[in-house]
Amino acid sequence: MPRWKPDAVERLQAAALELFGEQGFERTTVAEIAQRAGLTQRTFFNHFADKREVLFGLSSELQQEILREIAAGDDTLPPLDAVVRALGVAADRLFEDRRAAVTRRHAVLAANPELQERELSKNAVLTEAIATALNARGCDPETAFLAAGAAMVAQQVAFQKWTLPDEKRSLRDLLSDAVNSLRTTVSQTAGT
Amino acid sequence: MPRWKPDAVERLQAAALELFGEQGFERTTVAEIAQRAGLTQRTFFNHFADKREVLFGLSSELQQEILREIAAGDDTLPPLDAVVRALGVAADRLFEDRRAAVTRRHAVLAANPELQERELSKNAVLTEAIATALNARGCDPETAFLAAGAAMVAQQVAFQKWTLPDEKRSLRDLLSDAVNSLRTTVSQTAGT
DNA sequence: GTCTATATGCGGATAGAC
DNA sequence: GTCTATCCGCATATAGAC
Repeated sequence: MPRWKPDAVERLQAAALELFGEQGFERTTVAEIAQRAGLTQRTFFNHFADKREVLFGLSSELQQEILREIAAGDDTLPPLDAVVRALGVAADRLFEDRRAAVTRRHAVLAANPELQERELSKNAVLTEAIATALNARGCDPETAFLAAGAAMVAQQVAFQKWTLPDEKRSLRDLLSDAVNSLRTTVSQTAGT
Repeated sequence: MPRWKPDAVERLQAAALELFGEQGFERTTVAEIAQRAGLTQRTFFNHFADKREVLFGLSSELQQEILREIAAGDDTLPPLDAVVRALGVAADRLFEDRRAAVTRRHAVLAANPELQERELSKNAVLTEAIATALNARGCDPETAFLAAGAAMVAQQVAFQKWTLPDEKRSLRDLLSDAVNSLRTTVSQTAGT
């Protein structure tokens, strides 16, 4: 018999998402979240550096997954393809079966500038990390950053569509479409 | 004879940049900045919403300039070219003759996560604004966002180089190079 | 000045692992 | 029996609202 119920972190994340959805981020206290999860405020701060961080657990997993997939991928893939493949694998593993929760999280973020700032920071860090991973595969730093940034822009477009109510396609497919659109758009030039 | 010296905003910005460079952002108070500019703390907060904002005056001008140039540009230019042309014009008008000040500002930002967050927010807003401006020229929203995001990634690469000590080329030229690199990188695909 | 909420430091308790 | 991971309790610094 364990002294405590397992999965404290997961329970806190679920409770927070529920309460933020019901009452909004600002109007929800850490004490409430902990109570709903059957834990104390102190335990919340043992697991999360601050109140916002409870919404970004998936981001860390996503980053790890992406970096692993880039490192494990075919070395001969061009940089953008390498990133897009990794993003697709990560999306399949971490997002596809959690559409409801991810969409609710997205709605909470959309309603709160503080949380959007945190999201921007995480994305900037992720972009840099992807660039570093590409660089480790032999890509020069500038190309690596351009490929990472381009992939993240496509990912944003795909993710935005994926969270629309009636969207049925997988994030991977939407990302593939977005990358194709990006390739078309970037290729158009007055010079020709 | 004016009652006060002119250019209060400019003097505050210059004083802030000096002090942040000498002592760091955190260790500089608004009162010090105001004093060095020959003004009071009250005047500082009349012009800037908070301490960070004193470093982002140029960002607002830049955004206005870019949006104006996109709106005024040749309607037949492809979206990415339209943005890049506007960024180039804005860079020439606002950055080229202030390399020293802009570089010092960049160093201050690099040393402070709080300021980097603000910068990320400003860039996100700018990207959205550029997309909206493209959309107003008849570009569909998805293409507009992809072009805006791609241009901003190239701009980041160019700006980073432009602030290196021995870099002599203009930001416009560096941006042009970065966009060419981006086009090359994004075009590479395993599918061919 | 009080109240609320966020956030941190430090110590203590216990189930399970070794 | 000791060690470690996990969680709790208490005190407190800080900041904003009222």
